Amino acid sequence: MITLTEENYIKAIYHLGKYGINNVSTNAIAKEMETKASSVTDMVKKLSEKGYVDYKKYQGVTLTEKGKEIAINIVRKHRLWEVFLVEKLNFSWDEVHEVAEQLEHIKSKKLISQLDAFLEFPTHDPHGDPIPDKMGHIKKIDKILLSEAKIGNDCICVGVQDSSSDFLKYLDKNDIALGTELKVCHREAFDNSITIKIKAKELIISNMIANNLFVKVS
Amino acid sequence: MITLTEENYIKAIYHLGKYGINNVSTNAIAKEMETKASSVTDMVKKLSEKGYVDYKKYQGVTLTEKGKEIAINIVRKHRLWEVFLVEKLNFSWDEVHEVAEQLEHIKSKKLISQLDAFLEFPTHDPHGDPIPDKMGHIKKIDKILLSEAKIGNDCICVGVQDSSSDFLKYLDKNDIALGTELKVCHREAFDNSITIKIKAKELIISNMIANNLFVKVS
DNA sequence: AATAATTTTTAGATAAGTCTAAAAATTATT
DNA sequence: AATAATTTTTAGACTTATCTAAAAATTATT
Ligand SMILES: [Mn+2]
Ligand SMILES: [Mn+2]
Ligand SMILES: [Mn+2]
Ligand SMILES: [Mn+2]
Repeated sequence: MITLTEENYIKAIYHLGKYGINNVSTNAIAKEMETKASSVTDMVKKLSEKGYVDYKKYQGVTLTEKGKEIAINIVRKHRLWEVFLVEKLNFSWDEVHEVAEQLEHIKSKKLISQLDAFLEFPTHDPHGDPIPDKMGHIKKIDKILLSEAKIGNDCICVGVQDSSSDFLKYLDKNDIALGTELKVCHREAFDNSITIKIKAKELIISNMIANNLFVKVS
Repeated sequence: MITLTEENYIKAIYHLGKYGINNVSTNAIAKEMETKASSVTDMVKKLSEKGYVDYKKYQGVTLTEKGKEIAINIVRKHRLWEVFLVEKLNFSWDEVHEVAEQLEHIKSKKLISQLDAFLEFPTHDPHGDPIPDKMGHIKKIDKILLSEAKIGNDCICVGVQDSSSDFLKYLDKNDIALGTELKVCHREAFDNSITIKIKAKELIISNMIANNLFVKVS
């Protein structure tokens, strides 16, 4: 049996290891889990004994196949529940994460496969993140950060990098949602802020905003 | 903050205390929670310190108003989730309890109020048990056990006493569901088995079955 | 009313997950 | 290459929830 705490560690290691080729460090896990490095060392030993991670002292960890499978399943559940909350229960996209953090630990294969069907097999969650299928396959779409788009590009919003409530509310306030079409008009050399046009309206957004919004160039 | 374990103890005490006027005994809780009496004593002390139960050594416990409120809220969540599983995710009534045992601990007021609305404010769960409303009010309906019905009574099934999988599957097999109409035809003096008529078909059921099926005489 | 049976509580131990403080190893800087 | 800074691990302690075994209180039986 896997505990809730173990699941959360495995998920954290998965998210931290997704990019870089390097092992995930103790401190990185500690930061992500909001706990102390010493606690992480203890847990990492346990996860290693249970075969969820490969671990060599002082060298950080990587998920084993078994560990990765568990992580992906948790991510799948998390994102399906987020879709449910938005599509069926009228949550807004900045309210779902906290609840999904709890729901992702519910153990029932039937529950998830039926939920998936009920939601008509969604491929992405409310933040544009892909939902792994039953087999754990994740479909990658070619998205870029808005900050990397070129002047003149016509784009469509497909996801967010940061999904903090503050950022999502900012987007709501400025009528930016997934599916919104926009054009990149101008980049200010000094601060890398960019001017975008949404429908008829022009809007200036900081580099930090552009760095957290994924778009597809059309 | 209230832990998952505390919630389960409070719920157990609620269910055990629902009938009798007496305090709930340590052993009764131990049996219900599948744990040892000594563990119960420890927990009961903690619940008492936190103000969820009234406890005097060797005298058992009763829920305080605060404790009852928590218990009823858990029951409300449990039963709403059961409705969701049956109505929306095509679970059968013998499959929902285990999953609802997990879902009942998810903490989010909005989740439950929205779920309630999404399900169109159901008043009873798939086993005929009443769902407390947002204020904790429980509507009692006047149901009797089928074993208490009189010969000649026309009845409608409104609930089950036991909701074990074995019992529910027996009912499924014999086309007895909530809402099913039946007539009590005959009671055998020797073993108290009774003959009932469902639509055109006659069926003999044991006293034990009749003792676990709630009906309303129409 | 005394004794026996049962229930409940206490005492002490264990496992999971966390913490602080100190030691050890690794990495960066001179 | 030596020293300094940082990261990671270890050692020991604490909390929650559990257990077994023994003691204490209650309840039932003679
Ligand atoms: Mn999320
Ligand atoms: Mn998401
Ligand atoms: Mn149930
Ligand atoms: Mn039920």
